[in-house]
Amino acid sequence: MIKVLVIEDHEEIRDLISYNLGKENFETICFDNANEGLIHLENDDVDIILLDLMLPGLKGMQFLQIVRNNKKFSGVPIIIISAKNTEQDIINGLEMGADDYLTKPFSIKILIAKINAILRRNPAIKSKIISINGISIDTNNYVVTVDGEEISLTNKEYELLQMLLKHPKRVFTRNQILNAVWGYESDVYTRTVDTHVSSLRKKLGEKGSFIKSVPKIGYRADI
Amino acid sequence: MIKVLVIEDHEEIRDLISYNLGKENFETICFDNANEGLIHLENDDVDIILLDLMLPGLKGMQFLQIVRNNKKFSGVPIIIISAKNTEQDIINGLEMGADDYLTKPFSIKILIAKINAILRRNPAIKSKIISINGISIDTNNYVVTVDGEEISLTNKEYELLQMLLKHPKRVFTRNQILNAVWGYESDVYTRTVDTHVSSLRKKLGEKGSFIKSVPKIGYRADI
DNA sequence: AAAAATATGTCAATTAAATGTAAAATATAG
DNA sequence: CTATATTTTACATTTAATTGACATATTTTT
Repeated sequence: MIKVLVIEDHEEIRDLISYNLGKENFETICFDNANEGLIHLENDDVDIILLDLMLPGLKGMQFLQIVRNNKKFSGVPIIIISAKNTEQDIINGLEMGADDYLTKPFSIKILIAKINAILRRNPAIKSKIISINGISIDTNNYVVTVDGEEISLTNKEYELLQMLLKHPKRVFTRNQILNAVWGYESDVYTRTVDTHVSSLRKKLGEKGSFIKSVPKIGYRADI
Repeated sequence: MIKVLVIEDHEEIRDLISYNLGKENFETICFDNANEGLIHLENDDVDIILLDLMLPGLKGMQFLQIVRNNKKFSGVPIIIISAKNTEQDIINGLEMGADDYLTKPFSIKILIAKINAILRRNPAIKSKIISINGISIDTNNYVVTVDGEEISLTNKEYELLQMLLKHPKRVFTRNQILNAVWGYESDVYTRTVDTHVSSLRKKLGEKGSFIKSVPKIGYRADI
C-alpha cells in the first residue's frame, strides 16, 4: 500500500485529503506540524509527502530543505499544497526541491492524478530495510548484511530470518513458521525448520545466537 | 545540452518558450504540429516534451498516447501546456501519462522551474551512457562495448543488459524482467529469460559472470 | 538430585528443485 | 526466401531442501 505523509495544520483539509486518498487505497499518515512529520519519516518509510507551507513551528520550506539535504530521504517525492500562490512562491517551492506545487483551493481529483503521475515515474523502489542490532535485510534486493558484511542466504533461510526479525521477541511455533515460509499446503516435516534455523545461525556467525529456541514451542528473535 | 521538444501551433507562444528556454541554456526544437514532432522524436532523442493539446492534424492527446505506448519513448517526460483548463481536462492529461499540466496563460518562469524539477528527478535522462566496470552502453546509439571492444547484441539482450545495469546490485524477478523487457501483455514462458541471460553472458565473455542468479528469485548485476 | 523422557542441534546422505545451455522449432525482418 | 532473432524443449548441471541418525540439551518424573 502506498504511504502518503500529510503535513497540514488545517484539520478540515487533512480530513478531506485523508478521506479521499483512503478511497483510492492510499494509506495516509497525517500531522498538523512538520516536526512530528520529520520524526515519523525517520521511523517509517513513506512513498510521497504532501506538504503545507504555512505551519506552526518548523516551517514547510525548512522541512523541505531538511528532507532534501538528507541522503536517506532525498528521493521521496514532495508535493506542496499551499495558499501561497504567487509566481515567486511556486518557483521557490520547486527550486527548493518540491516535485509539484498545488495552490489552495485545490481539486482533490487533480491532487490524486498528480500523485499517480509522480509515482508512475518513480516506482516506489525505495528499499525497505529491516535493520536491527547489526543485522540488516534489504527486502527489495534480498541482500542481508551482518555488521556491514554481506552474507549469502538461501531462499528459505532468508524468509525465515525475515519472519523472525519482522516481529522481534515474538515466539513462533514451528507450524506457524512452516505455514509462513513453506506455505499452507506443504507437508514438510516439522523438524526441517530446526535444520534451517541451524544453518541460519551458522551463517550469521556470532550474531546467530539471537535466535533462541523456546522449548516445546518454537523459536523467537531475542534481539 | 538539454533538448526540449516543443509542439505548439501558436507562433507567439513557441517563440516565447524558445526565447526564454534558450536563455536558460536549453536547446528547443519546435513544431507547429504533432506529426512532425513524432517524426523528430524518431530521429533524435529529446529530454523533455512540451505539448499543446489543441492542434491541427494529429491531436495532442493522440500524440501523448502514441508516445506513451512506445517503449522507446515512454520514459520521456511530457508537460502539457493547454488552454483546456477544466478539472477533467487536467485529470485526463495526467492519467494519459503527462508528467505535469500547465494551463494557459502560464508563467514562463514557473514552466522553467517545473522543467528543472522534472529533470532533477530523472537524472538518467541526462546521462545517456551507462558505464560500469568495463561494460558500457550508449543508449543513444544502442552500442555496447566490453573493454572498448564493441559487441553485437540482439534487442532483447540489449534491453536486458540495460535493465540490469541501470540498477546494479538490485535483484529483479523473472517476471519483473519479462514486464520490463517483453511488456506487460506478453505471455512468454518465464524461462525464456534464462536463455537470454545465458546468451548475454556468453557474448560478454569473461565479464559475463557479473550476472548472478539469485535462486528462487531471479537475477542481478553484481558489479 | 538422578534417571528417564522428551526436545533441540547438527552433520551427512538423499531427494527434490532450480538453473545452465545446446539445439530444435517458430517467428520476424529484410 | 533467407537470414536472424526469439522461444521452446530437453537434458545436464548445480544448488537447495529434506530427512534420518545421533549428539547434546532440557524438562519431567521419581
